Amino acid sequence: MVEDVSTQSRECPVARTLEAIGDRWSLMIIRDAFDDIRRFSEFQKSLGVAKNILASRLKTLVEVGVFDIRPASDGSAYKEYVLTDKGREIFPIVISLRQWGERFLFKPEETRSVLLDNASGQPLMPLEVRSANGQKLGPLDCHRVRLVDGES
Amino acid sequence: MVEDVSTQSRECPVARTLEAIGDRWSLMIIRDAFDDIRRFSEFQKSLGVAKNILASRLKTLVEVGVFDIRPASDGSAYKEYVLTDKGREIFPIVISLRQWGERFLFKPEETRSVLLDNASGQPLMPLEVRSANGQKLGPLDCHRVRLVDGES
DNA sequence: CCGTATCCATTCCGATACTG
DNA sequence: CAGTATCGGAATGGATACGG
Repeated sequence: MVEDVSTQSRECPVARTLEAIGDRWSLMIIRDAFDDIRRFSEFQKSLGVAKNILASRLKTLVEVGVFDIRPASDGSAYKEYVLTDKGREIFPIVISLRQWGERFLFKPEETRSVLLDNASGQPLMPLEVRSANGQKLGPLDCHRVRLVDGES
Repeated sequence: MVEDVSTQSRECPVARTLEAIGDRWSLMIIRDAFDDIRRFSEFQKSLGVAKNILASRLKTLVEVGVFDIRPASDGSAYKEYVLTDKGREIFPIVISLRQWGERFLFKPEETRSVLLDNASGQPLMPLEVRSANGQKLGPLDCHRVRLVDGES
């Protein structure tokens, strides 16, 4: 009874990802972490989120393994939240969200933040979905299958 | 006061994207659309979501410009929800979510759905963030700036 | 078959106050 | 500074019933 949803969640990686980090604040927190924000108050100031919410999200993100807690780099007795490897690998997700938004959700004149390559000062290349041998792929070039046991 | 949040939302493409399609169901609906699901009942069956919620999400996704409503392709007097160009460009977002989930949220033995390239039958290449001239980029290789007027 | 309307439970969020 | 505790309101979710 009503097990469809859980089945979806259990087996679909998209669903699991959304469950783990797909809420309204988590991805914003992670976005800030990519801008080297590490301290509670910095997140709080940047996001304007209530402190209890922020505390709750940081806690679950630590549990999920996206952040590590470390003692502060300066003398202060407090903590820093730094991305783990797992957390850093969220980079393409944030970039894909950013690029879609830049392209479809802003008028040209509107003020916005953009991400530039340090080396060249240029905007990034649009993300592209590619096959194992490098061909560019669209939605119609793929199909979904159920992989039952982790066999190749 | 408390204008920080809205400022964020107004100027950050990531925030705007999450506001538009970043809720729990929208991205799942879009994921299904990439599997050629078009009809209300098909979405409903696939997702196990309540009908009122589905109706609400579809409506806003149409308003946002991600879906178009078309008369059904068969004779039936009903509608189909098909992705617009804007909607199809969400593909990299869904793929990035999927790949992160596959990599970090499943144990090797767990049953899961995977996406294969039609031509080769192989899994896709992991998405990579690249600079304008093709260099692979990590989070530390970029910086965010405020672009005030759409210049350049 | 495709939704809309209603109702209720749960969750989420923000503001405030409080602790070490 | 870095949280925790609490509270009320808003949004979200599910179940069901109903109409085109």
